[in-house]
Amino acid sequence: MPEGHTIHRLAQDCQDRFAGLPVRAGSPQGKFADGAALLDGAVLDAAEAHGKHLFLGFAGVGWVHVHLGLIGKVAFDDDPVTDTVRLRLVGGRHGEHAMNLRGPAACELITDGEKQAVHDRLGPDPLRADADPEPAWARVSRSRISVAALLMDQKVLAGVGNVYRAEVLFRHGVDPFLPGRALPRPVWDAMWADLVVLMRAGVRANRIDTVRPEHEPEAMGRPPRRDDHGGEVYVYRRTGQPCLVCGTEVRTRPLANRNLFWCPACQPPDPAAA
DNA sequence: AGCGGATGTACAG
DNA sequence: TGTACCTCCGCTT
Repeated sequence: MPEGHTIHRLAQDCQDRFAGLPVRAGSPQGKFADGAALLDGAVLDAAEAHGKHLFLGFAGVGWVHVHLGLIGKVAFDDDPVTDTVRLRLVGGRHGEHAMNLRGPAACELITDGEKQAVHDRLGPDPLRADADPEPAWARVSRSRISVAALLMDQKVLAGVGNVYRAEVLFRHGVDPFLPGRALPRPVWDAMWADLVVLMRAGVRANRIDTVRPEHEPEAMGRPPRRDDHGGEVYVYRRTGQPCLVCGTEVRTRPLANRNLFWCPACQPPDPAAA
């Protein structure tokens, strides 16, 4: 589930359901029982995301800091309570809204200062209005690390995960293994602008779609993609299948413990050949 | 029934 | 660079 768009959507969804009224809080699983006890009866007055970090502000209590990690999930309203729910919130005028948080890497109460420390170690987030992409470019343009690795480094740029990384590299014809400092500035600028658009669409649709209209299933006469990821993408988890643009087999290779996907023809080592 | 992955990160060595 | 952690789901037996 979780790249930055998921977390920003979550902030919105929590805001819409809980803001301004006291919540009931609990931890059916028990691991956040103490925190939930402090939250019970508090009023949500802020919901904010930076990259993959979610911050829920409760008046007089502080911030709940949530990071979903690889497998964390949030479900709302009708979702049944189970014993894996780390944090459950119930709110709304008639208790009609609920949130169940399962499997997070982090769910903790933190202070303003601790929240600031999280912001300080994150790079600019394409989904935040206050994002300044300049420091990200400064790091990328000085680095011998591959662009693929840099895009996943949350200190460089916050919110991009394995799907957006693969897809934005594809959309710009960039060789994933190209060192950051060999990436032309106009290409970087275009990638950043593209991430802003793609990730905003991701928040709205609550899934990742990156395929341009002319390559969409209807336009190409192929069935729509319906897997557990849910969106229409060019290369992510399409190993061995034909590239939607040129027909070359999509490749995969582990890079920094994650599977990288790319089209060797559309993203050649020498950009001039693309 | 049991295994291996998965849109992620932090820590050990 | 490897491994642990959190949960669920789909594939194999």
